[in-house]
Amino acid sequence: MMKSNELEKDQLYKLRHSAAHVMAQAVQELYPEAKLGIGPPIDTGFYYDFDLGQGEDGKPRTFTPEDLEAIEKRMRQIIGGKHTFNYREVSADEARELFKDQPYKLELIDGLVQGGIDEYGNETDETPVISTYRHDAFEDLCRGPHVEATNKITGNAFKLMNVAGAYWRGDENNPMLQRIYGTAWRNKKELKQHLKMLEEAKKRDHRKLGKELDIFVFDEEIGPGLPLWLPRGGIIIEELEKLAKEMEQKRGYERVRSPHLSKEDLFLRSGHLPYYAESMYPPMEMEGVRYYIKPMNCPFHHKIFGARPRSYRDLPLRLGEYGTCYRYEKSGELFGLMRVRSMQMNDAHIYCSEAQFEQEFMAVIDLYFDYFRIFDIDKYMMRFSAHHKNGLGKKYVDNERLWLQTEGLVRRAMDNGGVSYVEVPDEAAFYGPKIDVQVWSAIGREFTLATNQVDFAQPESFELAFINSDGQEERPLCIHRAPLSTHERMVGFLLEHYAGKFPVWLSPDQARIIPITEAHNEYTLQLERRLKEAGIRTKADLGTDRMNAKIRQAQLMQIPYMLVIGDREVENNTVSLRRRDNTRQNDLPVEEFIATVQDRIATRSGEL
RNA sequence: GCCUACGUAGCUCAGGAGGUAGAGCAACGCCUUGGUAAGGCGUAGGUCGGCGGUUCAAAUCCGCCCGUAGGCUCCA
Repeated sequence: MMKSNELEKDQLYKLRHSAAHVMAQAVQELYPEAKLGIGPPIDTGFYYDFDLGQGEDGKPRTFTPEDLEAIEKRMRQIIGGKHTFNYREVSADEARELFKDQPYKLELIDGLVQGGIDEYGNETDETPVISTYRHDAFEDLCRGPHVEATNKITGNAFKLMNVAGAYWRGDENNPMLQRIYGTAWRNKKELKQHLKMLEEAKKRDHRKLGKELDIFVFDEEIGPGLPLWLPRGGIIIEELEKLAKEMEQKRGYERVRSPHLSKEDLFLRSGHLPYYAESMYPPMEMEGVRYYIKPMNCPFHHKIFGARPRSYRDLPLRLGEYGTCYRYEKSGELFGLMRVRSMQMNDAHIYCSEAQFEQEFMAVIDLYFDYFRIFDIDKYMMRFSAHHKNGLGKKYVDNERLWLQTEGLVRRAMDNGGVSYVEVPDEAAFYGPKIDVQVWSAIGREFTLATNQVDFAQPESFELAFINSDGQEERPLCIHRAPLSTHERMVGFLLEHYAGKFPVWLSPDQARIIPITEAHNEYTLQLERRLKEAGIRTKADLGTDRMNAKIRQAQLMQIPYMLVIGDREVENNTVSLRRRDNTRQNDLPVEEFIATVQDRIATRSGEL
C-alpha cells in the first residue's frame, strides 16, 4: 500500500502530465505546423517540446513570452471543457497512421517497436505496448497515467514559466526543439507558495549574497568565469585552506606545488588531450614548443611520484596541493561561482597498492564526514559514478576489464563501510569510477561538491611503479580526491548554505566596535587593538553615522558580534554585546568576550 | 556552443511610442553627541553595455558584438 505522501505525489504527477497534454493541444491549435516532441511531468510541473518549423526568414521558428500568454489562455478554455482522458492500445501500424505527420512521434514508435528504447532514448527492458491518451480532439502517444478529465487540472493553479531550447533526445547533434516549462499544483494556494519559494531562493543565491557581502566580483574586461576575490572573500578562502592543511596534515598528507602550465607532451601522456581537449584552453607556442595551461593537477603529481624510485614502504603516498586550474567551460555553462573557468582545487593524489586501496578510499570518505560535521551539511547525496560501455574508447579509457574491476573495488569499499550511495552509470571520469558528493544550489540546481576518484589508467600511462616487499615492480593505484571541492564552488555553496551567515571562524569580519559618541573613540581604538591581538578580525567604526545606522550596516553584513561602547563600558572595561541574531549581553568583561570568541574560532563552532 | 529574455550612476530600480536622463541607498561636505536595524541639509556622480547603420537628431529604431539570467548540452 502506498503511503499517503506518495499517493499525493502520484496524483500531482498525473495532474502535471495531463497539463502537458493540454498545453500540447493548445500549441497545436495555435500553431498547426508544430511537431510534437515529448512532454513529461517534472519536479514542480511539466514541459513539452515542440518543433515549430521554419519562419519566413528560413530560421527555426521560436516562441516568445507573448506566445505563452496566448497558449495559457487557450489551456484554461480546454480545461474548462471538462474533457475526459481516454486510454487505448494501438498496433504499430495504427500508431504510425495516427502520427503520420509527426516525425518525432514516429521515431518514438520505432523505438517502442524495436523494443528496448523508451521515450527519452534510454534503454529499457519493458515489453513494448503502444498506447495513446485522447482528450477533446487531441490524441498523444503516451503510456500515462492521467487524471480522469481536464477539469481536474485547476485553471488558476498552473503557470507557463519560460521557453528554452532543448535538443531532441538531449543530444546536441539533434535539432533543437522549443521547450515550454510550466508549473502546476493542486490549487492556487500551492502555486502561490511555490512562486514565493522561488522568490525566497533568489535571496540566498550566492551571486546576490556575494555582491551584497563583498565576497567576489566578475569584471567584463577580465572575462566570464574568471572571478576576482575581494578581501572579504579572500579571508574565507584563507580559512578554508587553513582547515584543509590541518586536516590533511593529521592524516598523513604531504604538500607539493606544481606549475600552472606544461608542455603538450605531459597532457598527451596523461590522456587529457585525447579525452578532454574540448575543455582545455588552446595551446600557446614558444620556440616551436606547445604549452597548455593545466585543467587538472594530477599529471604533475604523477611526475612527483615518479621523480624517484618508490618502495612499498613509501606507500600510501599522499600528495596534496591547492592547485590552480583552468578549464574552458562553454559560455552557456558558466554559473556564478559554481561553474567557473579558473579554479583552485582542494586536490590530492593518493598512491597506494591494491591491498591498501579500500582503507585509503574509505579514509577519504571519512574525511568527507568530518567536513560535513564542521559545516553542518546534512542535505547531500553520495553518487557512485560508473562508466558506460558505449563510451569506451570515447569518453572513457578503453579497458572494460579494469573498469569492472575498479568499480568492484569501490562498490565493495562503500558497502563494507556501510555508506549509502546511488549508483549512476555513464558519469565516471575518463580514467576511472568515482564517488561524488551531490548538493543543490539555492535555486535547486544539482552540483558535485566533493569527489573521490579511482584512477587505474594514468599510473599505467606514466609507468608509475613501486618495489613491493618481494622485490618486484608493482603498479600503484591512484586516488584523486577533492573533499573541499574548489574554492570557487565551496564558497558559492557555503554562501547559500549559510545564507551569508557564516560561522564565526569563517566570517570575514568577526567583530565590529561601535562607539556611541566621539568621546568613546579612544576606548574603541584600544579595544580594537586588543581584539586584533587576540586573533579576532575586528573593525572599529569611527564614521560620522549615528550608532543606529552603524548597527544596521553591521547587521546587513552579517557580522557576528557588534560591540556597543558608551560611558558604562569605558568606565567598567566591559563591552555591550549584540550578536547578529539580536541576542544581547550587557556589561560583559572584555576578557570574557575574548575568551569566548577565541574558543568559538579554535573549535570552529557553529554557535554564536 | 544552442534557444529565450535582459543590460540606464558603485548598488537597487524609475523613465523614455527619436529632441543628449531621474529616485532611493552608498560616496563626499556641513549640521546633529545620539544606548542596540537608516537623524537632517547639501554636493558630486551617467557619451543609458560596446561598435556600426537609418535619421536633421538615437539611450529610444535596425544589425553585429560583449556580458548576465533561465533552460539544453557539458561538468569539480
